[in-house]
Amino acid sequence: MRPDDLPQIRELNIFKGISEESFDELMRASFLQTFPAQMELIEEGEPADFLHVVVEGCVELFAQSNGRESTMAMVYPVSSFILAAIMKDAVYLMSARTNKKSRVLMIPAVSVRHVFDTDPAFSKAMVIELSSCYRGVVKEHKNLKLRTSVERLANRILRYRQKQQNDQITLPYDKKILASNLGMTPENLSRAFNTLKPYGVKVEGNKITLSDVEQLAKFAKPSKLIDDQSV
Amino acid sequence: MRPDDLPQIRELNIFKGISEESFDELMRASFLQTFPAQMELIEEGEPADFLHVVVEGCVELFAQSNGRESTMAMVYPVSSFILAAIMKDAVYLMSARTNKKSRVLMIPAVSVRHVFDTDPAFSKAMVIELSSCYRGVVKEHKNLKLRTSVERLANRILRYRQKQQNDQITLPYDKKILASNLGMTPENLSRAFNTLKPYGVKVEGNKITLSDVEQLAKFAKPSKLIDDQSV
DNA sequence: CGACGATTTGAATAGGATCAATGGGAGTGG
DNA sequence: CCACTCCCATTGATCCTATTCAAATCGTCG
Repeated sequence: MRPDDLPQIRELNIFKGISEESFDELMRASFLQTFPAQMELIEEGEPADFLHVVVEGCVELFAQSNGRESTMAMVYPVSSFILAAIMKDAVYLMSARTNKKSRVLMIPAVSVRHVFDTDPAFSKAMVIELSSCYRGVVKEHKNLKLRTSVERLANRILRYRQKQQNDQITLPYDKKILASNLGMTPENLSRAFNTLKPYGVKVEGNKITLSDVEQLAKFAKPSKLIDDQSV
Repeated sequence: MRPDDLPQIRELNIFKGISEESFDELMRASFLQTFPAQMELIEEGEPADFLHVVVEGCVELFAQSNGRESTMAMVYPVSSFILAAIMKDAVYLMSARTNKKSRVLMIPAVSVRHVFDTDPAFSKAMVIELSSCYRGVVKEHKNLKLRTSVERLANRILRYRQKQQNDQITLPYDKKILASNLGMTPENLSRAFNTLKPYGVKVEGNKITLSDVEQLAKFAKPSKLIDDQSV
């Protein structure tokens, strides 16, 4: 860990309010490392040795079984991943790879668990983080079980619009990954975009232009309890 | 809360190791109530006022959107539900109803959050519980994204066999709910059972008899990282 | 007994996946 | 700079899975 990086790390939400002592302990055996794109950071089934925090870039969580693979989530700064495995001292349930060049903070599991036991501010922060992750998966699960693929895409587009504050949207990653994340094949994603054309969705490469948000929203029927990041 | 119930409650895992003081505070404003079957305990979208703990019976967590409904999980003793909403002081993401007559312990959210802040043993227990819930949903999500419906059913049957330690299995609840939980329609569940007949699966009402577990397992290809409750 | 809901089965349909072929960019090496 | 390759993306055709609709059966409960 380079001393230069410490102040920036210290500002992260998950360290807000914790003692200097705790922070030092956490950082002592940690790494802040920059990885190139497409680097596998974690493989499911392995013991959870480090808590990972995406500081910069983007990390894909994915899972495999029986020859199939699916993108489970994309993790953006500043969020941790695989916190539950750390707390339970269990194996990872998902694999992780960088989607683009990324800076990742890696904190040893033992340190995390020890500071959790000794610093109430940190345990509070961890629980909030864990709760957010939990609710994120629940929403994803609802999304998958209660909507068709075209509806999922429509709502995803609306989410991007919200996040980018623009009717001109740039897809944050490859359509292949987006398809997998939405639980469909790339071919099907392509067709789903076409299905949304009548609702004012124009696609050119990774740029999407919305010309009739109202109609799109009427079709998508977004739900706070599925789509809102903040709820 | 009747004094008779307290010793039993005290033994629950989530209260193990916490101080008398903390326990008293938690219990002071709590209820241990018996509900009949099909009683709605929680409605998604409502503020999270109470942490619920299933002490006896069985509770169904389900979600609705756009006229559709899906069973998200079944909760058995002794597990809490909706813990994340409590910790984040947010609204429920799922609804809950008793599936059979059930005893449910209801602890006020404010008490939970306060004791969490003051008693390390309790915060530890809550985090373990929360982590388990998180990993449970992740497994369910993998299950849904990486398997066909027949594979999900086959693995579910194997799980029941494991839990009941018997090749004669009793389905723990209606097939309608099982179907929804597995992400399919009742009609499709019926057909999925038929598809598994060649693998030694015989169905009579809510009784299932397995005559060739090896073949069934070969078809199901169970995975520790999806099916094992303990991992 | 009668009503109701759960379950099963059949037939038709729709939604997605797979397979195959093509176009298009980005990156590589000459 | 250009040719080449590779992979992403799109499109068409086809197949398969799962849903929907309809109807029959069964069991339970009042």
